[in-house]
Amino acid sequence: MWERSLPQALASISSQSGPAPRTVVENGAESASVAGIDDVAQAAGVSTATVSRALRGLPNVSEATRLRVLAEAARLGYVPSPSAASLATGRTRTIGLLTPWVNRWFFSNVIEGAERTLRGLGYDVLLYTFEVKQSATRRRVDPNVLRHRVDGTLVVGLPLDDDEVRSLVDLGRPLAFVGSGPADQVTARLDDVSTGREATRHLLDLGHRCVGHVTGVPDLVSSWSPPAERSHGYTLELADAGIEPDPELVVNGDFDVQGGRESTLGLLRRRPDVTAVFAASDEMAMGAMLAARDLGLDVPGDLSVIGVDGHDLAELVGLTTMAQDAYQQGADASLLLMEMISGAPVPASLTYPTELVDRGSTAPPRAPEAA
Amino acid sequence: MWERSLPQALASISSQSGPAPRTVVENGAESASVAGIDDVAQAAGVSTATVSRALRGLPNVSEATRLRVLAEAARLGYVPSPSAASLATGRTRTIGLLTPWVNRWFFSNVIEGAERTLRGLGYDVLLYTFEVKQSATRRRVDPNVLRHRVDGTLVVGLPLDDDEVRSLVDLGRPLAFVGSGPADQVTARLDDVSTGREATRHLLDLGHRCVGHVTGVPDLVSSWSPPAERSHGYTLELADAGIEPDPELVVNGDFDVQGGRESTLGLLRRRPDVTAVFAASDEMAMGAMLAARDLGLDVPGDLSVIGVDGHDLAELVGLTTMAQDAYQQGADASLLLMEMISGAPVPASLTYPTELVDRGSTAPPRAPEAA
DNA sequence: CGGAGGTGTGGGAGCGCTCCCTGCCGCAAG
DNA sequence: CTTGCGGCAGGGAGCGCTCCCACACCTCCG
Repeated sequence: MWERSLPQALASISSQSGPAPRTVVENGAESASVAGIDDVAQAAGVSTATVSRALRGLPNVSEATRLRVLAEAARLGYVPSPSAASLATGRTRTIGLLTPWVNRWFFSNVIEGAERTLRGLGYDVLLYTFEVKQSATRRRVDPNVLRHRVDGTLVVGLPLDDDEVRSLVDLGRPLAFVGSGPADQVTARLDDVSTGREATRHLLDLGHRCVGHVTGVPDLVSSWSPPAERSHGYTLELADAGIEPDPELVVNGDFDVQGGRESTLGLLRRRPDVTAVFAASDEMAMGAMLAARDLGLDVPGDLSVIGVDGHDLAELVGLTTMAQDAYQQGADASLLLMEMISGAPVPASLTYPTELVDRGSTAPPRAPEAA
Repeated sequence: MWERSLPQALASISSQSGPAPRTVVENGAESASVAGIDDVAQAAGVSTATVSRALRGLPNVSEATRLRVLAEAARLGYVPSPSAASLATGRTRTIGLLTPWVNRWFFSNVIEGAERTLRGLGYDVLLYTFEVKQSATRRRVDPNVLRHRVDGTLVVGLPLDDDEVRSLVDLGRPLAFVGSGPADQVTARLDDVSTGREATRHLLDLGHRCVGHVTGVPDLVSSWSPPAERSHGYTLELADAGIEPDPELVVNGDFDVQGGRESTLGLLRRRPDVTAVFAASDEMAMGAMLAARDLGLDVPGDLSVIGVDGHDLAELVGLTTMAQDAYQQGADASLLLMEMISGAPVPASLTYPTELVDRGSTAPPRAPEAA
């Protein structure tokens, strides 16, 4: 038979009942089954129901009993099984986080904010990435993967079509969006139209009249997507300044450095009269700066560039930008999700400010417009 | 009404709000409780055991029966419950991913590689971040959070102490490391000593003799951590060149832009004779470039800077670097974990190459060393 | 022609919790 | 002395799967 360890011997003394608890993993060698709730119950001399109540802080447990249970649980190294709890309750204490990328500034910051917040509240984060590529249609979001698996879903900057949104809603679990979301869903985001206007106005105020715009992926743009709204702001602001928006000045930068670079390259070659570019993200803006360099153009001398985000490296490259707090949006959206799970009323949406941070990549055009 | 504070949110979460509604809205008409395995069994006219076998592709099911079960399952929209399956099997088809950050280049790329790979193999990724700060001691890794919850653990660039490693090993589940790991554990990583040597040699070859080094957090540095090994490579290479390593030339940049900037600032003020800096990451290298700019120094004229990583934005800022493939390391380590789970033998460790990419932030020192 | 071995299937006991329901006890009110 | 009630606690039926075992049937071979 087995050797009983000291703690176990103590246990069977303190609990008047004879049978020994199952063995516990102590430092190292002896292999043993992990302590279950019944072991704790036995050790504490109470029923499993009482252990369950005590450990979860539910009422109807005397303080003395609770302390005894807590002590025994700690001593036995008891860790409840989430699977069993989920099966019994139907809740998982897990949030599904859907996002196209994790290696982009906005997304990684939102994810970090969400993860920290949710973990602080005892929730796990299940990560699902859905690559969004310019050409290829991405894998569709399959709600069944989430079914039975999460208590709520956080959609981070993922442009979903109506069917996908509906299928997520039909899961019957709380759902929140960050960065962009349908009007009738809980969303944490910027006022993208205003942001677009403000960025454009900054360029116009400097005297630019031929302002290009690098935006996101056109076919993935739903009416509620940030690139669409930022573009809209751009158009509105131009109109306000009495400038006819020219579709030829708007290019698709695919929301990354490379795309921003290539699209801007095309734009500048086609339209050498462009003196300023508003990019819908800092990463595309950096691409635009690279494009300028490729063409031997000086920034901001020959080309002014403004982005959106407040990327960590924007300072290094001297990029003027409309800065936002992505981490906070992730954290707050998580809180909203928690509220929804607990049945509390939540605001339909949270709007975050952007701040113009001038780092020198914008300046007045070199010479007054000729034509 | 959006006035609730965090503690309140917690309170209302932990008090459960009644049994979860078990009905689901189907497309339109009939609202029904979610189909379970028994419903499928009944519809297909077989037992639950057969449905389970059929759906999981196990043998001992005739092809005809399998097809019938598959059809009924699809028709009923049956989705198996992972909790129930986990409870019954003890496996979770989930991997725990431990990392200090998600918004840093190396980490986000590893995470993306791991997530894509694991999802492709039908595994979920549970994200756990453990913030590593220079001063504050980070939250310790608690293996109990993982217990019953994951089939394996992937530790990404997280410097763990021996106790923490042992506690993870004691979970009895496969464990793999990316970026850094104890010698006796499965690890995907660079040859950091060589990388450090090569970077340093590049600077020495250019003629530099007073080479600074920006490394990571000192008190978190275990012998197997990348910063330690890169530093070691730096020291070895200097020695090979007959240069006495000077501790004063090594500063701590905390692995981010800001830290790299401040530490380099301090270094350059203290030692104006420094003509080149080897930073253990691109982000710190960019900080070093900012520091040079702060002091009115030209890069590479007055100061050469080389980093490690191959950051997406290194090209934009013209940073010479030792490029590595972080995504692949995440993907490969995931594969190793899968192998370990299936009981296959795996190599003790995978080593990845780095490639010197010269982008112009390094050059010969302006003038031959005087003193 | 009998038994061995293989294939397809059903029955049902768990897995480790949660939570409804019941019961006991002590105390205050009627 | 009842009755009622609130605070504690235990019993036990699930939750929805998996997997061991039993069994029926078929084929093959000595």
